[in-house]
Amino acid sequence: MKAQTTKTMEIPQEEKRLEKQLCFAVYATAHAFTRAYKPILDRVGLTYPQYLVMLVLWERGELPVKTIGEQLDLDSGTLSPLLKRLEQNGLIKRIRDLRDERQVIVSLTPEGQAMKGEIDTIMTAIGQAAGCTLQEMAEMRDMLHRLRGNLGRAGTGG
Amino acid sequence: MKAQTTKTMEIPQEEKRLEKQLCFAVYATAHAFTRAYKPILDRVGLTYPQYLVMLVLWERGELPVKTIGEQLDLDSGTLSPLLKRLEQNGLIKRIRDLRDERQVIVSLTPEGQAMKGEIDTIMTAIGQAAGCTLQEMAEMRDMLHRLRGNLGRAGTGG
DNA sequence: CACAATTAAATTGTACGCAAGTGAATTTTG
DNA sequence: CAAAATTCACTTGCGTACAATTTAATTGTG
Repeated sequence: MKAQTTKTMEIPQEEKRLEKQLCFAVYATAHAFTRAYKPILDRVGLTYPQYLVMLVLWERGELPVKTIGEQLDLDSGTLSPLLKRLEQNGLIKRIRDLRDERQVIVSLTPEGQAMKGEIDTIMTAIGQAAGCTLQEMAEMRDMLHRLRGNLGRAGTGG
Repeated sequence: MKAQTTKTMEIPQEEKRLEKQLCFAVYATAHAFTRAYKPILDRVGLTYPQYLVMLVLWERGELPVKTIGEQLDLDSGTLSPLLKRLEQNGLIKRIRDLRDERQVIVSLTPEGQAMKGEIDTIMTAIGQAAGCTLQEMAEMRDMLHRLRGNLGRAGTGG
């Protein structure tokens, strides 16, 4: 069971395999989620990242761009054009903060606010896309959360 | 054991919330993985999706574009330009199959083959970055695999 | 064999995702 | 208070993702 004489580290072969499968599993599942949500979101004209922004606004009200980025782990290079589209679709407003004109405050229009109810209905109607138990979902969420935390801390070594 | 009058359907509500959280956890962790890989992959001049393609080729040898797409769950709209870049970087070759000229067979150049040796370093670094036990990684991989399977089947309802 | 249906890859158009750079506003320092 | 450093959002450029279309080759059918 212990390592061979030739190599001190016996594990690598299997670890590489598992590790590869885990990172790919995350990658592929993210795409699968986006695809699963797509037919639902198409009805209200949102993409999945746009939906995430709307979720943040529904929950927390008006926010500066930076805070939205912190919530979703996205930078302004991603958010600026995305928010511009949401604004063009009449779902949000963007106004410069009078107190600090570097900031842009994002808020919901009545239309954007109203969409919350609509989405809720649709999501409930569609129901359990995941097909997992509540316990499994919570377990995965927590594991992924820890994993993400670990990965985030790794970036400093370069 | 039926619900009280105040909160008629407590479970669905909770389930919906969990699904949203799980969905975002997968989304954000996928980005975290890509970022964690980036400084390492930068050294060999690969992006993360390009690295996945190379993994498939290292494991399975020369393959038509379609098969690579099946392995990674990507279509030709994504793969065609990606493969073109790998070819321009001298890592792969693309030749039309003489038996069936609709197909393009992708194979590794000596340079691409040689790069396989460097993945050892890459894998080890990321494995450490993940900071999980082998058991945890295996557990998550399996859960995500099942989840992905369920999501794939959900798309037909639209 | 002709011709419709199918298949594989590439292309087009839209939308992320992120690095790097710009410019304006604010904060920090001397 | 003025100069330097920092912060915030925007923009540019590159590389995915994916739907929809195009082109070429193969298969299926009469």
